[in-house]
Amino acid sequence: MGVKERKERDKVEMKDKILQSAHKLFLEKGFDRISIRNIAEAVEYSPATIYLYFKDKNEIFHALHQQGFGILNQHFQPLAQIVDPFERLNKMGKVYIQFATTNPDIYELLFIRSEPMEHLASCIDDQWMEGDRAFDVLIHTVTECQQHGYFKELDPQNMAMMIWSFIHGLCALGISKHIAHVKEARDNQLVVDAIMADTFSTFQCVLERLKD
Amino acid sequence: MGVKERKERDKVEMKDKILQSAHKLFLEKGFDRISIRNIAEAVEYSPATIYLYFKDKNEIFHALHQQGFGILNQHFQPLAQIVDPFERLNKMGKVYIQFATTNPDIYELLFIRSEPMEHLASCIDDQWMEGDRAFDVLIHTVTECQQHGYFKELDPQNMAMMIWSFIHGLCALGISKHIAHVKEARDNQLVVDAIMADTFSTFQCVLERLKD
DNA sequence: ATCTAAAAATAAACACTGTTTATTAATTTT
DNA sequence: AAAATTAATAAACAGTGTTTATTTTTAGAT
Repeated sequence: MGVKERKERDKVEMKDKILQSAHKLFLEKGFDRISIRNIAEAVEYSPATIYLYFKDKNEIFHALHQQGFGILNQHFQPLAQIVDPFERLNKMGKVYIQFATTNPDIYELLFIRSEPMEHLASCIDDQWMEGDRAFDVLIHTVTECQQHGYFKELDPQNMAMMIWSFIHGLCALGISKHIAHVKEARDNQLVVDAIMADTFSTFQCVLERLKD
Repeated sequence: MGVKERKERDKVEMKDKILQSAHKLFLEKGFDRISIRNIAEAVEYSPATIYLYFKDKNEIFHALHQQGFGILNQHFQPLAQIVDPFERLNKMGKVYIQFATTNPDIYELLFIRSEPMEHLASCIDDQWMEGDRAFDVLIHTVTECQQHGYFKELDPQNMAMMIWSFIHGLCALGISKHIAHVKEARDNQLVVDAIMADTFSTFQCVLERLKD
């Protein structure tokens, strides 16, 4: 009587199919132009069917959120092999910026929008684990840097928060087109990228000066 | 034959009335829950009438955007009297954070959302003047700080961009509830505020270390 | 004061959105 | 094969921004 098991398999398969289409549409159309009806059409089911597999749109976004975090963590994994913590910290920043600029929509979902966070607050089960884990890695790297003489006597938690704030701010201003509207960067993405790179370099310089 | 003049006065009066209601609703309901029909009901006109005074919703947001920037600049004005540039820089950060946390919706409109920026791009007339002006003030303050021995030989433009990125990142993460979901800050606004204050202090410390 | 032309306001519609409910179709169990 | 359960859907509800055709109001000329 393996019918129940098969049905469960079918269910997760269908969920996956929906999620896959949602992810695809998400990348194609972005945050606001994605709709339940869109997704339903892509998987060739009626809109109401979606609601048999996901409670509401937030739950779909939540799944994409987790998925996006998985992708980001994958980007970070290779950096674990870098022995020098300060170099690793710098590379982490570079990878983070790279991820944000090449996947602006996913980045927006993960770090800019408040809706996913508000939805997370209502799910008592998983407490933003992946986010915490990533932040712990950052704190750990900061602590290691301190053992190598960098920015000592500053609280590593505060320091990590400061670094994250800076990097996120830079990425967010880039994605939201605010950098493009400041001064000479008239909508030229290359110029925007250059400004972001220069700003990051400046931050690196600042951190370097905090040695000893 | 001052009828034409009176009609023009009426027109701007009506525009003001709409904008006033829009601003009120904006503060009450936030970014997403504000609608043309809402605004129309508030000013006791039909939704279609709104379109006689504003081309579309973006144009209303654009007006609110300018208005919001005016409010922010008002907050900054008193700081011009502070003679010590580094102290002024620090106070600027404090005022900025204060503004962002007490007016999260306006801040979102001004600095987080990309829609207003994308709309601005289509208005060739005003080139984000107020934003540029505010940024120029920051650059100027940075330059003055350098004359007082702070973070010398760093490009003031890059330095200003770095400072803005940090402050914006901190505010954005606070508003988007991302800080609340990291570690122990379980939705407690007081804890979030404390983390933000600590992070800002850390940034201040870092800048202070760059003297000479 | 009346009639006409211009201006202002609106009702209704269009094409969307997320979500729910009642109904139909398919599948499993008896 | 019939009954019961499950899956899928059509249709509706309440909402969105925006446009168009129509009506109401206003202004100027007779």
